[in-house]
Amino acid sequence: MTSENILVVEDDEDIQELLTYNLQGAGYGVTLCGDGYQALEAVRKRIPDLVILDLMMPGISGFDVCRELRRDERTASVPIIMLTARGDEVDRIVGLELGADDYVVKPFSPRELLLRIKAVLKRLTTDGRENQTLRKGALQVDLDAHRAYVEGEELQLTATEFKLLADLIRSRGRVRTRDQLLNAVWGYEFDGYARTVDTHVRRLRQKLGDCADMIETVRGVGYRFKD
Amino acid sequence: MTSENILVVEDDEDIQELLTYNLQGAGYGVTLCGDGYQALEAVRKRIPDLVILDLMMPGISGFDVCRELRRDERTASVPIIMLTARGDEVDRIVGLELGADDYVVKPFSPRELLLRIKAVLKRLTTDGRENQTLRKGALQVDLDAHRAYVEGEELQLTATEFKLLADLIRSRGRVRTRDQLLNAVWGYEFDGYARTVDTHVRRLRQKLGDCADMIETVRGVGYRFKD
DNA sequence: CCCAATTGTAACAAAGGCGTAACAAAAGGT
DNA sequence: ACCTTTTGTTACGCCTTTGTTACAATTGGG
Repeated sequence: MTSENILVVEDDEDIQELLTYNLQGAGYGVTLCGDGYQALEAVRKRIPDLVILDLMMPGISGFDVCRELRRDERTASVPIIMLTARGDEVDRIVGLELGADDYVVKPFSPRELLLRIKAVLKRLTTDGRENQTLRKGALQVDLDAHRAYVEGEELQLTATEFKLLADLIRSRGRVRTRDQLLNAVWGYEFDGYARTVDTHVRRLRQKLGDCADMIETVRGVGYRFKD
Repeated sequence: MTSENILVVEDDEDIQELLTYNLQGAGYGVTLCGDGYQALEAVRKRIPDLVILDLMMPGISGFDVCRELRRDERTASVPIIMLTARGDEVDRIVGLELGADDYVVKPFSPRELLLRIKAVLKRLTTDGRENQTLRKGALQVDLDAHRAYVEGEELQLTATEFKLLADLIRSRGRVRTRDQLLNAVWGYEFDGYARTVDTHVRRLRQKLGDCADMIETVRGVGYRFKD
């Protein structure tokens, strides 16, 4: 997955550095701008996935940049997080003619900013989405509720079993190697034996009852969910 | 603008006539039902904008109709005004497991009833798209008043407990991870341990009494409010 | 038909999650 | 300033989950 690109518009060099360090550390690509002119130019070159915008800047203010971005339809929906020194400006920023998506009051903790970035980006992808339920035959997996059913009856799955099942269904029809499953379900940090997958597949099959055979063994490769 | 449709459930014909006359005179559309069975059937056909419900009726009582309406999510937020003969029943009606929105004691003046109807309807539209009172079973949470009731009895919740409860109810049926709860209830600035959530869930459950089990633990994931 | 590789099964010990309770810090009211 | 309430942290213990291991069963190839 390609990392999201964040445009930082900030004149204070200390804050520039702080932001760059933390954002890159969190896996984001960072483009730096020292003022509004640079920002508008940078946006023309490449539309970022999110903009962090200082309100008070020499030259064009954050206000103006924001308005400018919103005016152009190519950038109108790019989320903007405002940095502001004073809390009482907040009302005018969010949901205003400006239409910033969120704001952070200086001085801010990098942790907080990262959380807000995540939330804003997620809102974009999650909003308006239907209830994510995966269905296949008698099987039904409701991701939001974190419930799984066989013929309407709920299964008592553990967290790992649930994630495993969800992953298998998502990639139904395609084989998943044990390594792939380990990465998807257990995460990349996990360093254990691949046979762990087998154990969980077994437990899952037991609980699936009639649907046990929906998880097929592909000998020498891994497992595959029936399509 | 199309006039609001009011469902009147009342067995006494005199009162039926009185209500019909006054409500139509005030510009409302009126549907009449003589008992609870008819009422539930009428609702299925068309969901009214408001229900006026007599408490004492042959067959299904107003109590039962009310509970039934609240149970079905399509009608759970339809405002209900109760008609009751005795004043001392009142406490059990409003904010009760029943969750009627208001009540009028018989004998009532048409003028008074009209005022209450207007007030209830206005509350609904003014309070915006989002229902300001959340209801689920015996539980009722009034966001404006910052009050919560179980079976009509008010809970003494702290600010945090209230926000937590409100968030859980809003996302009822969906799991909320501890991180999500921390962000929603404590805010992004909060930098603390996820177990803090547990503590507050516990306190909340204690105060919820009979409704404690409406907050379900989803092991390895988070918490979920019963749907 | 036999062998070796692979997977299923079962059992076990370690790890982890959560409820519970107690405590200390912080906030709020008088 | 004092007391009370609220809030966040910490410690403990129970129970569930989890990863590993050993062993049995299965598979496919020669």
